Formats: sequence, C-alpha cells, structure tokens
Amino acid sequence: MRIASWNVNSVRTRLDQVLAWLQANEPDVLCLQETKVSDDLFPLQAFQEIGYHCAISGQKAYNGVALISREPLEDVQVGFEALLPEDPQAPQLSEQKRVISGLLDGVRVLNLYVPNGSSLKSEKYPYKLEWLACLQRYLAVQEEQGDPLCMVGDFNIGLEDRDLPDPERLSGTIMASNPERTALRTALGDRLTDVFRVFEPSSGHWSWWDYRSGAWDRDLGWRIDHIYLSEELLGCATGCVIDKQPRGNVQPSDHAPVVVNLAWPPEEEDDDESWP
DNA sequence: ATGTCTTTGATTCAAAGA
Repeated sequence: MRIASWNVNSVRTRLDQVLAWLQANEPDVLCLQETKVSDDLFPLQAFQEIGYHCAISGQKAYNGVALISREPLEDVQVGFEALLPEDPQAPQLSEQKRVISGLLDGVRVLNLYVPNGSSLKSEKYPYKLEWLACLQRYLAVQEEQGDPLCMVGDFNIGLEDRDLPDPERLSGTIMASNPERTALRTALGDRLTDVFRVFEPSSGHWSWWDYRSGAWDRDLGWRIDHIYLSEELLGCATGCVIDKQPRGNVQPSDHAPVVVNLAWPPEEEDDDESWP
C-alpha cells in the first residue's frame, strides 16, 4: 500500500500537476491539504476520469483537505467532532476544514492540515496550540477504536532542529517553538512514529520551501510535512521519501509530496507445512 | 528585509493568509 501527502496550495490551480503526479506515482491514497475550494466546486470529475475516488472537506479560499483514493474509502470522518461529539472546543476548531479520515484495508488514514500560527505574537498562535491539544484528545479516541493509524499532513512544525535549515537562527520561532513542538509530541505520545526518520536520520531533507527569498534555488527548506505510523504499520514500512520533483515545476506548490510504502496487508501465514 | 504566491472582493488593484 502506498500513501502520499501533499499540500498543493489550491487544488484547482495545481490540478494538472496533481493529476500528472498521481498517474506517475500511483498511490493508493493521496492526501491533499490546502485545497482552497468549497465542496461544490471541487474538481471531482477530473479525478474520477483517471480512476480515483474523492472524499473531501473544503471551504472557500482557505484550508481544505481531501482524500484521493484508488478504491473508495470506508467510514469517512470529517472534523474533530466526528470522534469528539461532547468536546466543548471541537465544534469551533472544526469550522476551519483541516481534518478528514477514511479506512482502507483496515488502515485508518488520517489527513491533517495543522494551523500555521503566523507568528508567536499572533492570535493564530494560541489557536494552533488549542488545535493541537484537541488533536491529542481526538487521537486518544482513535486509539480506543483499535484501527492501525497512518496520520499524514502538513503539520506546520519542524519537530527537531534537523528539520530546519538554520536551527541557530530559527529554533524558537514560529513552526519551531517549544510550546508547539511539545504540543505535537504530546499528541503523538508513544504510539506514533515519524516514519521518514526511520529511513533518513540526516538533516538537509525538506518538504517545504518558502516562495520568498529564493528558498528553493538556495535549498533552504523545512521538513514540516510528516507521516506518522502506529506500531502495527511501522513494522510494515518499506520506505518513505520526499519527492522534490514537483517543487521544481513551473507554478509549483511550495510543498513537495511525501510518500510511504507499506507491505500491507501483511502476508498470510503459510500453512502448507502443517498440511497432512 | 515585507521578500512571493493564491484567493477574494471591490473595480485594475489591495488585503489577507501562508
């Protein structure tokens, strides 16, 4: 099973690039963030024409997430409210469309667009921290349900200094401050592992390059797009890569896709030896 | 340092968000 995550910064502006990437890479599920389109205007037909199903949760102009899958996903859930019906903060934190999940072959694929926060002094920064605290409560319920979890998305956090291009200058600033790093680590708990780091421990691997200041040409990016796996899936992971190629396109997204390959479902036990 | 790109909404741009 191949699962990918890509912040496309407008699915309509990037439609041809997304379709071409799907056809070249053939993931079972592509998780999109920042689709920036209301559900009635989502380009469903273009995806259907190349053999993909869509589960979407969008809004006008900002945010928006989608699950593009080879097979239709089961039990699609939208927003924090789906798992937290009694939570006092979940309804307000679900107004911005940032959370969608679905089941494929018994795997819960959860696609997130974590708030950016803007700056430490912005009112969007405490919103980001509240959102991450709500994610922790959401994941606790998800764990109770027992499905293996693949959680992907644009986390808007460089969790460790090796995920930043200039840690001396940038650690402590937005996307690398201790409160947001701690909030994400708390939500992850002991259950979820950043699978990219299982295969690639070194710095210098980025998933986002700012449009400004020639960041792409100077290769000054951040690794803020992540794939987290629960234990059952982590043992099945055969590779995880960031595909830099689309960032070099004309009129690119500022993010590159991240892809994980899983040997899932696990091979059946071979019973032949016990056969009479 | 206010850089660049996308969207919107009110009139060929400016504001907002990332």
